[in-house]
Parts: sequence; structure tokens; C-alpha cells
Amino acid sequence: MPGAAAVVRDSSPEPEEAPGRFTFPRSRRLAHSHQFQNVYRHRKAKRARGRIVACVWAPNEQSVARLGLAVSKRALRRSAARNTFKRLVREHFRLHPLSGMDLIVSCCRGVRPPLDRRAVRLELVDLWGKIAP
RNA sequence: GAAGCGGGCCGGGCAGCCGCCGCCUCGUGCGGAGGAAAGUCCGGGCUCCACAGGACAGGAUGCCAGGUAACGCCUGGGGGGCGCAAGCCCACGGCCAGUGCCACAGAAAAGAUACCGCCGGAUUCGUCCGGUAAGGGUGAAAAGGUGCGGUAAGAGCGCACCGCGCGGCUGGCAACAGACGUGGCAGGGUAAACCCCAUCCGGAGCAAGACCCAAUAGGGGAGCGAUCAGGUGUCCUGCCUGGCUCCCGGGUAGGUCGCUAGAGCGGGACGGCGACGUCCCGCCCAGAUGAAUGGCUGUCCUCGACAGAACCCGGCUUACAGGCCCGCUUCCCCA
Repeated sequence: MPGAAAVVRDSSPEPEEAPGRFTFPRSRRLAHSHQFQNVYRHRKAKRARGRIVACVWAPNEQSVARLGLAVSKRALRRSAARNTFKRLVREHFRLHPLSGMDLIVSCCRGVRPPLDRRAVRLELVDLWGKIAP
């Protein structure tokens, strides 16, 4: 009875390397709080921030990069704005692949309510330059 | 045509590519945010907890009737207010159950009183006593309004009409309305002041709740092994700790369920002024858990607002670029 679910899960193994180049499966995301803590407390963790976007990254023991998002309600009050911000980051992460690190992107506090998509995008390009030179 | 009133609807479209979430029949198939998903202000379902019954406290509601699972919602009606009208707005029970409050002004803010007056009497001509509340003055508000009679002057003192109270009558399920009779007339305002009356309400919420369960975490029990080793004690009797196997519940990390077929949606018929109800036919329409709807390109237009499901429904309230449709009112012009 308890094994049934496990069997189903085992029968559909996650494809480690997806066929398409620009994908964003679950294995590329940080989900659990211990994964986040690993990055924040890592000895080789590095940080960078712009006017709107801030990020922390640290090497992981995998070939691929993984993304975690930390967008607080204090930073962006409206949930529509939080969704938009996360979409922009995910899209950029997907189309500009990194490798061998865990990256956490968050939104700076005190950002004025109308979220400027263009400015966020430009900052992401800038930050990517610092992360993967 | 102008000004206005009420109601309803849409919330960029199409094509291609790169991605994301769910489902299965695994096909490169199907489905994938809103009118408010929002605020969390009411009501209910659902779940757990508590509970003999009832009352008190506390809270909510407050014209009548109906609708509904229920409501603080909706519909219809009554009353009041605003508008020429279409229409819109109203917490709209009770201050002769009690208590409190009422600034300033004013004589006086309530079973009280008389500043200026008016009238009568007395007078030492200074004024005093009595009557009165029509007039002046104050105020948001001062024992109902207008007129006539009446009087020393006045007064519902008397009369008519209006207003108010009471009584039965008529219409209406009722709120209430109407006409009639009757009483000369109760008595300031404030109940989103305490309060009184009537009706309703147990508490917490899906992080509810249920299930499966790791460990170099840990509790209990049984058996085996051993008479052992370590610690404590001057020694004995002792006490504490330690091995392996099996069983038992509790439960952290984590996972699974709850999780979407429902007071559901779209037609039609019938009943009802209507809210709504009944029946028939058809449809399946997000279920994520760092949490999915984007991005890029082309094209068209009026260049796209407010804003993102998190257990689910019914309401209310608030936000909203621009646009469309229907009905109605008043006025102007033409025929």
C-alpha cells in the first residue's frame, strides 16, 4: 500500500538532461528551505545587487545551475507584481544558461510600485555579467 | 440634436516559435486566473474541538411581506426626503420604564421660569403687589399654526380649518392609508448616549483535519546473551550505565490525501409583478505548493486599465484605460 506511489514515481524517472536547450524543469529549481540555507551559508557564496534585483550564488556539485526565487511581500506588495518579477527572472535564467551553481534572485525592498519590466531586464543582463564573466 | 436617468456587456484579436503546470486514451493530445481572483466586512457548506437542558453576559440586526442553505443580501410594497421628470437617497422600533447629556446666547433648556412688555390695584411717585405669556429679544430648539370671537390685558378660554391624541369603521396578509366620530391637546431634543423591546448567534479555521513515515534523534515492553565490563560506595547486601534480536505505539524532516462534479454552468418550458422556484436537455470548466498563463516575431485596431486562483460557494464594498448595447425622462429643430 505505501509502496504504490513510490513504484509509480520510479517508473517515470526524471530526464536528467532535457532534449531542448532552453528548458526549465523542476530539477533546475531550488524548492526547500535547506537548499536556500545551503546557498546563503556557503563559504564561497557571492552576492551582487542592482537597484531592483539582488542575487546570491554559490557553487553546487552538479553540472547544471539551479534557480531559487525569494520575492517577499514586503518588497512587492501586489501579487501580480511579484508574479511578473519572477517570470522575468525565470525567463532570463532559461534563455541564458549558467552551470555548476545555485543562484537565488530576490527583489530589493523599497522599489516603487509600478514595476519597470525594461529596467529589470537590463539589470538581469548586468548581473549575469558579474555571475558568469 | 442637446442635457440627463437606469440597466447590461467586453476587458486587445489572429498566426508561428521557445517555455511552464495538470490530466489521461502518452498523442509533440486536451485543459490551464478574474469581474472584481482584491479588501476579508457579513452569511453558509466542510473539518476538528466543546456541549444534559435552560438562562445570564457579550455581539449583531431593527417599517412590512416575500425569496434563499443562510445573510447585515436581493425582490416587491409602505412611510419620509430630493428632483420639472426618468429616477435617486434613508440604521425607518421605543425618550408618558428609568438614568444621563444639551456648548454659546438667553429670564428660563423642562413638570422650570418672567428680562423688556401689556393690564389691574396700591403709592411717600422712588417703586411695590397681583394678573398675563399675545408682542419684543436669545437660540438649532421656548406649551402647535392661521383667522374670528372673547377679555382689564390676555390665554384652546370658545369656535372653524390644518396638525396631534383616542375610538371603532372601510381597504390591505401586513407595514400603512382613507373617511368618520371624539378630546381642547398630551407636550423640547438626543437611543451610530447608557438603556428597554423583538429576532438571531457555541469556538476555531484547509497552516482545518486525516494518513504514511527516515535517522549516527529517541520512549516503552519481551526474549537472548552474560554473571561480564565501567561508574558509585570503606566492604557486603546494593544502585546506575552498557550488547544483540523482535514487538509496540508517539512523532520531527519529508511525502500523500483533503483538492475540486458544485446551493455548478449553458439552453428551453412552466409558475410568479419580481427576487426566485420546479422540470427537461446538454456540458465538465485551473487545482499549483516557491506556487504554473509568460517571452519573442509578424500583422491589425480604438495601442490595451485595475489587477493573479491557494478549501469551496452566496453577498457587500473598493479599484479600473478604453469601448459597445438596451430602455426611459426633459427640452429644442424638421416633417
